Amino acid sequence: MPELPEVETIRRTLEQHVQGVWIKDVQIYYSSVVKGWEGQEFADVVKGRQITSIERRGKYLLINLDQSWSILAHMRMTGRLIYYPAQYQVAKHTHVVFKLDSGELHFADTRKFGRLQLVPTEHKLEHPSLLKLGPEPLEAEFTPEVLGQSLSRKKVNIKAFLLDQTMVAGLGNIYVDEALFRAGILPERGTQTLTEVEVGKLYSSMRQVLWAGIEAQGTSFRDYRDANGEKGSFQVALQVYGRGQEPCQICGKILERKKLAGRTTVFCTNCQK
DNA sequence: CCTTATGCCTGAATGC
DNA sequence: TGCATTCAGGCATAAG
Repeated sequence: MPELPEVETIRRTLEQHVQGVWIKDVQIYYSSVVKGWEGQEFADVVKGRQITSIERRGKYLLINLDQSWSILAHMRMTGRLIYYPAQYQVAKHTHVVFKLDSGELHFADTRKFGRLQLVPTEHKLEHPSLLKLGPEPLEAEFTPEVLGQSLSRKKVNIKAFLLDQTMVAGLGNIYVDEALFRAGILPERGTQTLTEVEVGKLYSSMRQVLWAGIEAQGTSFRDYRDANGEKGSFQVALQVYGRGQEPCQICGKILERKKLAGRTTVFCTNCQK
């Protein structure tokens, strides 16, 4: 499921191929993926425009077209944006095909949760979905003080806090569990029970695990692929996610699996306090 | 304002 | 073997 490192990898791999190219035509095979617009209206607006740049905010991608419109894209769990240098078959779960002046861009999504929507470029960051987002964890705006302030105002467990995109943008179930393990903090801990030292550890762990995820070009646990259709490699570095009932790689104790904040959560009751 | 629950979806894994 | 059930989970929206 594309989280910050995966979406950033898609952004980078996609930009290499499509920056500066023109969209000649758009074909829509499942119109619900387009949010707020009729499929044909979406296609008519996008057709004939040039892709100028691609940005990321949290788990969202912004594909900027000219200076007027941007496509705001979210992959949710199984969404893919894949570039093909030549014409390519419309596969089973392909919902939108952008015909470019060099190659094609396919939006595919098995689960059909992912969405594309058009936003005016001039007001792109004022879109309600983006306005709600908390700070970018890898940017300078995010400091241990900012994290500590947000934690002190909330009354939920740390797992729910880190999944909340309005607190910090970009972490999902995988990187939350990995960051908490690396910080040595139990996911059930209340936000207001963390000491200053623990907040510092959590801050560093979050940034470290997100950077490592980007360097590994993402986690391909199941469906994730970058814009070249390639897998990432961070799944081999996972210490807890997907390892419930396995021995902890640090201390050997069997990892616990529990539903928290509605998500499967894996942790070590020995290494995490 | 806050927190928790539900719907959206398909395919893999599991249960009987 | 085959069919039914459970699980995976980000976000918008509804409900409490």
